[in-house]
Formats: sequence, C-alpha cells, structure tokens
Amino acid sequence: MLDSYCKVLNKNRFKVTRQRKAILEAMEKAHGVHLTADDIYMDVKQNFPEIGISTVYRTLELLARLNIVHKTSFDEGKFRYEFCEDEGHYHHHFVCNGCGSIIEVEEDFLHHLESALEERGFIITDHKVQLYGYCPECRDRHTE
Amino acid sequence: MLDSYCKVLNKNRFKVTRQRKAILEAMEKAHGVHLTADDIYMDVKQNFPEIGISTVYRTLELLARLNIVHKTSFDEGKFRYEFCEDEGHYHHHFVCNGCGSIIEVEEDFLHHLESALEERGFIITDHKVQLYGYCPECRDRHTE
DNA sequence: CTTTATGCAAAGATTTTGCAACCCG
DNA sequence: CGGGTTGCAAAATCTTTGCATAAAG
Repeated sequence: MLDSYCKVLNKNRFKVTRQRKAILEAMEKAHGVHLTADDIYMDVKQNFPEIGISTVYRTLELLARLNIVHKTSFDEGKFRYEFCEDEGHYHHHFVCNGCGSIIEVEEDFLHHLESALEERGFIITDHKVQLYGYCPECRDRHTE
Repeated sequence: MLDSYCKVLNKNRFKVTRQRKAILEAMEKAHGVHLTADDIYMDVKQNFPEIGISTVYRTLELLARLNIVHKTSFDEGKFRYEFCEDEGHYHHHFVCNGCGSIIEVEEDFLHHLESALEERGFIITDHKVQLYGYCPECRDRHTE
C-alpha cells in the first residue's frame, strides 16, 4: 500500500523522503477519516518533531497532483485530504449539521442515498452535487 | 424581490441599512452568478466607497442565517454566495476544470445530470455529492 | 555530487473580531 | 434616543513562498 505510493513517487522522479513517508503513514493510520493538513502535521510531529507545516502542505499538494490523495472542502473554510482509492473516482459524503462528522456513503444515486440513510436513522436536510469536467468552450483545448 | 428580503430582516428585528440594501442589490444584479465576498465588496464600493469588507462578511453571514443566501465552497479556498431561491432547496453545479466557470444544473439525479450535460457538449471527469443533515447521534438533540 | 526537498520565517489570502462612532426604527 | 450596525484596524486562520541548509538517488 504505502510501497505502491512510493513507487509512484519514484516513477515520477520525486524523492521518497522520511517526511513523505511519515505523512503517508499518518494518513494510512487514519484510514477513512478526512484529515486536515493540521491534523496530519500534529500527528506526524509526535514522532518527528522537526517537521514543518509547509512540508505537509507541499507533500499533500504533490500527492494530489499524482492522484494519490483527494483534496476537498466541506464548507469549513479549510481543506481535508483522503486517499483516492478509498472510494474510487467519485465522492459521496454525509456531513452532520450537529457534530460535523463526515461519513462515507456507497450508493450511486441521490434518491437511493437519501432513503438508505434515512432508513439508518439519519435526517437529511440538504444536499449538494458538484460535477467537474470541461465545458464546451474548454473541451477542445483539453482533448488536443 | 429585494423588498421581500427587507421584510425578512424587519420581521427578525434586524435593521434595513443602506449597506445591507446595497449588498442585496449587488447580488441581484449578478443574478445566477456565484459571487465571493470580495466580488460583492468591489461592486458595492463603486457607488458606496465608505463600505468596509467586514460589513460585507457580516451581512452575508446574517443573510445565510436567515436562509436568504447560500454559502458554498467550490474548492477554491474561499466561499461563494448566491440567493437560495435561485435553485430551491438543492444545489447542483457544474465546475469547469478549464476556465473555472460554475454552471447551474437543473436535473434531479446524477445519471440524468451527466448524460444531459454530455449531450450538450460537456465532458464530466469527476463528481462530488455532499448530503447534510443529522446523524443518529445528533438527531434527538435536534428534534427536541 | 547534483538536484530536489526541507525548515523556518515571513508573506498572502480570506475571514473574524474589538471598539468607538453612527444611524435606523 | 438607544441599541443594533458600521468602518477601521488589528488579529486569527489557513495556505503559500523565498531562501539557505540538508539529504535522497
């Protein structure tokens, strides 16, 4: 798992440093949880006090560029990061208005999502869908 | 339109100030566009140079609490604001990876959304779904 | 060894807050 | 009038950047 990420780094001629390994390990340890840069910084710092927060940001940006981690905003004014493979290509989350907990959701369509969650005792008050891609104007520039 | 928002302010014992009216007008003028606080600040400043950016933030926060505007992040590191009524309760957006333009989408389910957009010449590369509400633990506290 | 990566500190960007002056109702 | 509201400046957050030093390959 961790090794495969290191291979991706090597393959792209990026160095596998202690810091990068520590960050990947911290994220692996918190599997399924959406971490902020600061969450990761605090965790890595325990065993690696010299690490700087800028290294964490730079590493996360690199991992995002390599499609190893996914960077998302849950409308909190900061970003959270998770491994891409945790949910494949698409991202379905439930955000609790009460405690702010973020829960992964598996189903494919919204009405399924909602009724499945409500059967499990959740109350859905709102949802948001964001599609990403290329609009007709940018399409040709992209496919060239 | 603007009047109805002022009524909501009055009804909740908030004052209808020149600044609040100017901010609502700026948002109405840009109907359908998702504005940042700074977009609104810059626009209002043209006819109202004394306005402060903190007034814009405080007003937007108030309007969001009153369900007049909706505050969302499009993963840009800042928030954007739009009138709630523009799309009812739910929020469907298309974000172009090329130019960053944000386009409203009407349909109700993801597969419909995607095929409809692709028929119109869009390329969909990714999507994100976020549901908001209460998890079973927070549910009772909320419905009390 | 050479190049990339790091840590620190400083800067940027966005948003929030304290407080005296101001103005809506 | 009186209390909510504003503008300003300063602070708080989160994130990025410049640069000399360190370390990976």
